[in-house]
Amino acid sequence: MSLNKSSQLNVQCQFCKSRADSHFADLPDEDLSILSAHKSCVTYKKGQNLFYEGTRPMGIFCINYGKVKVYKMGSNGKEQILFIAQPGDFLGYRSLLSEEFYGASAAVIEQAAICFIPKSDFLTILNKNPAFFSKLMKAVCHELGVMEDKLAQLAQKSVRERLAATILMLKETYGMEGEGSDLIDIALSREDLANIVGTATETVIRLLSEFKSDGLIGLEGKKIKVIDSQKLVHEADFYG
Amino acid sequence: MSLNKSSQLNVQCQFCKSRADSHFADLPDEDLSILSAHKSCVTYKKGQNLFYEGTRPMGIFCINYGKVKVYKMGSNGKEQILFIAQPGDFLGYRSLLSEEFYGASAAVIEQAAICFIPKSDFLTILNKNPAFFSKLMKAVCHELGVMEDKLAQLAQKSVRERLAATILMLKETYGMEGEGSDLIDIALSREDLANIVGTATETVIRLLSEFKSDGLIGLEGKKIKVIDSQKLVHEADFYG
DNA sequence: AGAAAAACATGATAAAAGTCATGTTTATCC
DNA sequence: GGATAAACATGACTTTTATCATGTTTTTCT
Repeated sequence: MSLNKSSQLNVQCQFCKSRADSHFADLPDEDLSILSAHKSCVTYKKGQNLFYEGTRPMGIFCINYGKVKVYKMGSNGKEQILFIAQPGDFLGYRSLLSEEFYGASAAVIEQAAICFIPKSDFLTILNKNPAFFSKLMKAVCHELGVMEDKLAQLAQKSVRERLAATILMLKETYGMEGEGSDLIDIALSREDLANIVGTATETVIRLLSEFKSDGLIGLEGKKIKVIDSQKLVHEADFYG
Repeated sequence: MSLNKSSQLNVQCQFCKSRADSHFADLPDEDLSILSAHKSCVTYKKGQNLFYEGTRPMGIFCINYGKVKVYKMGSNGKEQILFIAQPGDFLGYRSLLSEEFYGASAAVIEQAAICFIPKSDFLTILNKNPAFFSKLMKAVCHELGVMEDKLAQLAQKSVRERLAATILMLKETYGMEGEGSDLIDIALSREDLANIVGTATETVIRLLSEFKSDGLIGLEGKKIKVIDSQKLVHEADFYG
């Protein structure tokens, strides 16, 4: 009886586990059913793209589970990761609201289930529900502050400092894998990590090894564990 | 009869010349008079600060004339300029709406007249006028896109490319001084320019000299003129 | 106007980080 | 399950950019 075609699931928004962590958290059932009406929910494998920079947004993506990197491609072929979305996060609403083409691309980095809600339904809720609109405004303003911070960090800190700060951020943002594990719950390739920090892959590899042999972190494949949080904070603040 | 105390002017928003370039452009008179009711308009000299990072926003600043840099201070004492506001621009509304402390500081770089509108009046208009709210939302979303772009540029381009791109941006954004002049209408110290580009002052000085002797730009004190736009674009795109 | 301070400029040097080359391990795919 | 590709790792070398030192020019202030 097991169908292999598991790519369509279509969980109703009302019953979505990730909704509690999202901007949809306290939307009334009425609004939720409008959002659910024409949505499609699809599972993506690692490496698949949700959308590409320069294309027209047609709706928003809502992550049920999994992780997605949002990145910009440089003329040199290197990508800069702007942020990594996790369950409950929305993608693409920024471009939708500014009525521009996507300014970045999005690709799955850990197997994901993602709902797509068409533009019109999303805008309907936005117009219908001023509290939701305000909430979203607040979120965008916050995001802008976060982005400004990243910009300043990138300009002012060394690669070493930024890598230390990034590891601490990852721990903060993605927490630990289940019980008893102290590994940060995200599997990033060294290349992706380099593209978050804004440096070369080799440099990240070298610094990770250093941090490891200095007893700041532990490495298990792609997963990192923070051993000496104190020292890591110190590395992130000034330069060693 | 001439009072030296020219620092208070209090132009009514209705009659403000810069309003046409601002988000207040098509606000009804009714709303404008609410905004004007408790505002104060002050002239600032170069170097004065409007607000500091980490303090609580009490309202918004609206630039009548002059230029203001918005910057973040790094732990190393270096500042990173996030953007330079010009007449018609608002400052501080981002933090106001996300209900956070200021994430950056603002200082006048060219003598300015700036109105301050208290938080409550601004929020009144925001609640009263959904079209204005939407317009602002759109603007913030656009700003976020711009900031993401800056981040990627900073991460992916060389200092040389970024300086070339910055000069072109300045020309685009601030235009030329009055008639017959081809100088870009902004007087930035080499240090400020370095803090926009995200590099050391000496490096900017050296690169400007190079660009000059290569016939890409002309320099007259703090002002820059673009001589060979074509080549400058080329410098900005890849690396020479 | 003249002193003091700030901004500009240039050279010499050092440090940080990128690139290239090559080998090893780990994942992925018929 | 074994071939193929991708990711990881490390060394050698180069380039870029920052830092330090010092001198000159321009502003600013009284």
